[in-house]
Amino acid sequence: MKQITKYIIKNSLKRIFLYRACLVRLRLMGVEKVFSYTLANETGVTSEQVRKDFSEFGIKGNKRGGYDINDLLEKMEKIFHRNKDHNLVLIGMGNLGLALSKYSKFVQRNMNIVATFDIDPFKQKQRSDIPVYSMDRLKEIVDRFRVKVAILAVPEISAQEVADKLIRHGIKGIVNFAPVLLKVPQDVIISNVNLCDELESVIYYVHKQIKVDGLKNLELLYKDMKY
Amino acid sequence: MKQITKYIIKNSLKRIFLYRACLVRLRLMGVEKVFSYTLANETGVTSEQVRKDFSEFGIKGNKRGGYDINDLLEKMEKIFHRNKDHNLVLIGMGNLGLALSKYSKFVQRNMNIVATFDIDPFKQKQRSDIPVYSMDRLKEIVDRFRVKVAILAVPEISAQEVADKLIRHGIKGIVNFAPVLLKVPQDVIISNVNLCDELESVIYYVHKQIKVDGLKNLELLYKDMKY
DNA sequence: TATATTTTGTGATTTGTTTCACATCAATTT
DNA sequence: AAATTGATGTGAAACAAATCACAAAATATA
Ligand SMILES: NC(=O)c1ccc[n+]([C@@H]2O[C@H](COP(=O)([O-])OP(=O)(O)OC[C@H]3O[C@@H](n4cnc5c(N)ncnc54)[C@H](O)[C@@H]3O)[C@@H](O)[C@H]2O)c1
Ligand SMILES: NC(=O)c1ccc[n+]([C@@H]2O[C@H](COP(=O)([O-])OP(=O)(O)OC[C@H]3O[C@@H](n4cnc5c(N)ncnc54)[C@H](O)[C@@H]3O)[C@@H](O)[C@H]2O)c1
Repeated sequence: MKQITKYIIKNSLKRIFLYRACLVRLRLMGVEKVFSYTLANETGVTSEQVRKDFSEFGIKGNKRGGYDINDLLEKMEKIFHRNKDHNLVLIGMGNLGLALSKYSKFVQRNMNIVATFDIDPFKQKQRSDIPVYSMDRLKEIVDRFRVKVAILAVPEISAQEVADKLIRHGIKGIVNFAPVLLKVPQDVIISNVNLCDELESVIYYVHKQIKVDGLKNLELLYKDMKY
Repeated sequence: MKQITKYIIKNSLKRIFLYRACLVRLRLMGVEKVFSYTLANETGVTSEQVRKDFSEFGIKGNKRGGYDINDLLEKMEKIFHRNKDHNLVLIGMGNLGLALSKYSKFVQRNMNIVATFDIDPFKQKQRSDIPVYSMDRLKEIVDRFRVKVAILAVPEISAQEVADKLIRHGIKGIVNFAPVLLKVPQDVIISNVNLCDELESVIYYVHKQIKVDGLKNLELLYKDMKY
């Protein structure tokens, strides 16, 4: 049965990503060990929160000794399946799609856009290093590269239709840039990125002059946001 | 004092945006009245949640009669300061910046990118309808157009430096696309958009075959996500 | 006008998340 | 070897968010 799947990254997972980025930086600087309060300082949370988050993901340090950075990163890579490569497809090679197809950080993080797709034959001329195919080659590519996750950058009006097609061909997760709530089967993960909403809420909060910061900020805080 | 400002849109605010999009669609279809359970159905939440959210933002309906769509949208416009225009600047006219500068939905929602900026003189040739200036004209433009919110699409390495400059010139809110935690004064709102993290978490959840859906989905749910 | 019906609005309750407080362990010092 | 120190890990407590349950209000019906 198809239904609206609202999917929001859990805050603890968001924080884990922050810790990881921080650990990568520290390792680059030659640091080998880290304490929960170091990570806490760098990421604007409390040290208990760091330890609780780690414990949620089954990560253990050594008492008194803190955490070994290499060890920690290795465990995280396993948790996030970063030891394997992940093949992605990108649908819609318009303004946004083109930018995304050129974004090098995806590759650095083992996520490869193996092909992009567009209905517009004009766009199907190679626009970046990655080939641009017409939609009728979707199944072939998805099967060949065992693609499970897609990036959807088509206009609002086509988003549902394209999502349906993706799912028919075996896609299980979609990062959706179109400002619509997609109706999908229960086992499909949808992450909606809505830049207008993002901007509007910044404007909203700027107008209220309210914010959340690392050093837990006052009564206004919990009235209006969560972290 | 500068510090890490972690800012996450409150879920109730996210839902309000969903309701609004839905109301706009309904109005377009000629519908005039709406009940909490209609909105709930369309957005994948419960009707109590809709009413609680409305009450948080001080929105009242009429018992038995539901809500008047025009009235509701008007109230929301006021809450989100959508009756006025909001001028924005966009810094970094690379791949992503160019795409964003061409995004028409911002204007449709009363958010105007009045100018874009880049240090690269090559990019300073007009790349879209909006002018591309060098950074030394930032202050002039921000002052002239009373800009309070900026979109930051520069490389990771320059993000903090550019953010500092923006804030010196009076910017109070930033939507940041660079994958770094910016250190800013307490009264500045930062919203981080991290596409890699977004993709990685979809991959993570796809691997776990876990999802949240509108019809509250069992034990697996609360173990891993929140909505 | 009285009664039934429908939908809102909100206290009370449940569920989830963060912070607190401290036992536990490992390393260092005496 | 014992005492001290400094960090982790985790139940308990505090806090926040979502759901439940129902009174109150508005409308429809008899
Ligand atoms: N441009 C931005 O910065 C931006 C920002 C946020 C969100 N978005 C959203 O991302 C989506 C794409 O935006 P854009 O600015 O790149 O639009 P665009 O019009 O430039 O590109 C859309 C592309 O999708 C293709 N397309 C249309 N229907 C298709 C179909 N059925 N199958 C395959 N391809 C199809 C078109 O040919 C076009 O190339 C939109 O939903 C938009 O709202 C864009
Ligand atoms: N391209 C994408 O799809 C994408 C996706 C997610 C996140 N991002 C992030 O967004 C940012 C921009 O990405 P991009 O792909 O557009 O990069 P890019 O290199 O194409 O563009 C960056 C632009 O910023 C300009 N710039 C550099 N330093 C500057 C400074 N000090 N002041 C003003 N302008 C400066 C450069 O001249 C360039 O035009 C990066 O932080 C990237 O990680 C990009």
